[in-house]
Amino acid sequence: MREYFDVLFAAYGPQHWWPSRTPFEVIVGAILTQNTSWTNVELAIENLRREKLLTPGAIGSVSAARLARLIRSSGYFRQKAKKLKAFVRFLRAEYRGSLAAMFRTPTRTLREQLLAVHGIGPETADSILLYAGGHPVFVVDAYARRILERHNLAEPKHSYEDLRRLFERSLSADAALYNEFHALIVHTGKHYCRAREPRCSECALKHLLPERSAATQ
DNA sequence: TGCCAGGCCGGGT
DNA sequence: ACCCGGCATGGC
Repeated sequence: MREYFDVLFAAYGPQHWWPSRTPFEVIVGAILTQNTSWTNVELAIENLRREKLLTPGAIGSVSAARLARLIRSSGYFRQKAKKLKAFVRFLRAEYRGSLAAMFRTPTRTLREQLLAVHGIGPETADSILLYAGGHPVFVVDAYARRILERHNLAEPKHSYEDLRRLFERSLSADAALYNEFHALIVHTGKHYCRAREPRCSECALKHLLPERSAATQ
């Protein structure tokens, strides 16, 4: 697994993720980008910035209707307005609105708490933990799954947790490493692994990451 | 023009 | 424990 990272890093270098300015902005982006391209999210974030809504307090106070209108470009906008409000409600109730206090919570505990918030599933929880909080949690996404399956390191039956354990078992618990690796996976997935091409022999990554024949861990 | 994007929820088996 | 329909916009 580590060799995959080394190959990708040597080829593409540091990715400078996550593309946001504050931990709260990372969290907003993590929710808005669910099943949505980042370009659609950027417009929504800019609207929130312009309206001075990129703080937990402001999201808590604004009406759901106005919030939904401002994030319209990110898709599922009514759902996502509810989700943003659910998160800041959780933050206020459990941590008096303090992200610093929230991120002081042990990783396992905080992960469970985040998963209990409406609109926060495994990938969003892990993105928040890693990219906003610096906790060493590997973020598994559709690209990571696709790449693992193409290289016979995973199968469709494997769950999100299976894949996360695979990465975390194979790598040292290092937030900077997880950060960079996930970013490289998204970068290469976006540019080189198209959904309609089921085998890696069809994708430009074959020169960097040849397909493997046997399923191993 | 249709397909896709850095998922998740709720209800059903 | 899975499986599925719904959620919605903008880019290629």
